[in-house]
Amino acid sequence: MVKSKEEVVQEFRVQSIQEAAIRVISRKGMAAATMQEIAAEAGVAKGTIYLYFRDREELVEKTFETAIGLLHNRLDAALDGDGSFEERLRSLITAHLTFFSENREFFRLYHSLRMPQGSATQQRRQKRICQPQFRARVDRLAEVLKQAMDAGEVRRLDPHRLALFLTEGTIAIVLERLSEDPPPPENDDVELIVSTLLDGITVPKSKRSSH
Amino acid sequence: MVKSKEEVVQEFRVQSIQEAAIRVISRKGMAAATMQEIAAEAGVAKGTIYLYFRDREELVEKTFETAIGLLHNRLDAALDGDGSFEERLRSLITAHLTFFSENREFFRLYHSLRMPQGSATQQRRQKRICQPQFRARVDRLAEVLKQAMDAGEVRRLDPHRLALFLTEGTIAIVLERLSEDPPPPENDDVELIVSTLLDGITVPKSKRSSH
DNA sequence: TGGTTGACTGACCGTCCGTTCAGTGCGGTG
DNA sequence: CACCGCACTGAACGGACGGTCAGTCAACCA
Repeated sequence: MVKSKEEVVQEFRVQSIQEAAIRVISRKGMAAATMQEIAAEAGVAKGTIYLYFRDREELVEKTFETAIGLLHNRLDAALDGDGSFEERLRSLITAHLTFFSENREFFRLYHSLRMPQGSATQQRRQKRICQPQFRARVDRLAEVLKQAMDAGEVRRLDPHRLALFLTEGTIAIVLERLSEDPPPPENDDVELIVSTLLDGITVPKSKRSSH
Repeated sequence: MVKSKEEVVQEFRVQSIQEAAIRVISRKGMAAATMQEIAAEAGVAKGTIYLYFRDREELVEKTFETAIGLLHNRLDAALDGDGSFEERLRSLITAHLTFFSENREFFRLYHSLRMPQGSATQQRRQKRICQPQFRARVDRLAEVLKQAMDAGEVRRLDPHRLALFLTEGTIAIVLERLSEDPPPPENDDVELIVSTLLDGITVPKSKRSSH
């Protein structure tokens, strides 16, 4: 069954409201983004939003799910390749940096969601939505790390903790890059992270000069 | 000049209101902490707070400065020791984990402040206060890393980025520990971080089994 | 072309919260 | 004891925001 004209229009409205919400939340942060401003950004009246979303929470929830999906698809694609562990790690970090430099605004939204705010009920709702999303991503990376451990490529460490450490550390670099204009070449930062993680920061004893 | 009785009483009020604010913000998050609830927590009327703080922003600002001072003193003390780089690194990470396990509630406050929220003016104010605080800490660590590089103990990498990566990665582990009951021994996590950072996660070629 | 529909609008309402200020009670003073 | 000063209180105010709904009008139909 093909989509009727009404359905197409409806989907267009839903999408343009969500895109407006992403922009406003990115600009102002989750708590400061008002329905009024999202409506203005989408070029519709406030009431119109309520024709497509039950209330503010549903708008935020649906918007987040849509937005986060974009990121996760990219990251999963980077991990899905069947190269060596080092190659997969490098492409994961690269995907991370690339995504956020292409979608600068999205970063703020992403972080607003990690640490819930607003009323108590809002917080609970946000937790229900965001934590599983974030956890799923960390788990996915942990799984890849575990494979590498089983294959003897990586030392045996708690894969889940290692995944957390790497993910958040990478996000810190992303955040720094966003405040730089222009940021250094993407590859420099990818290499910094990958080489630190793989080989550490210690100077190999064999290479130390004794000056 | 010694403090008059009035000054002592005044300081006591200021301090107990700030402590109440820390508790409430920790529990509810920055945006959901109301003056009413902070007043109730401190055992005073809402109006009383305005005798000691101009408005909500000043209360939050002063409270944050007080609270963050506690953490920074600890971390600086850990870095100030004159042991080897590895020893200082280990004591820094340990101080981090210890502080947050002793002050679980504080973590939420700390993070609420990292990513500003609320009205636009609130955001600007928060940024002015928090970013320098956080940046100063990262810079302090970067300086220690640079010393270690100059001494030939550590590879030459961008010290500032490395400091960011380490700081945020550590905070991710802290956050995970806070959600565990009971968390694993502190030392396990310290060793995970320190050994990953120093030596990386790759299995040394000499030690690889070929099974 | 007159009538009907329903998507869309935006003024309005209730609620919540920061802020104010007239009032209260208590400790000190003459 | 009467009076005063002052820290403190909490009801009331004002503004902001989420959500509602009576009204509007363009598109479509008979």
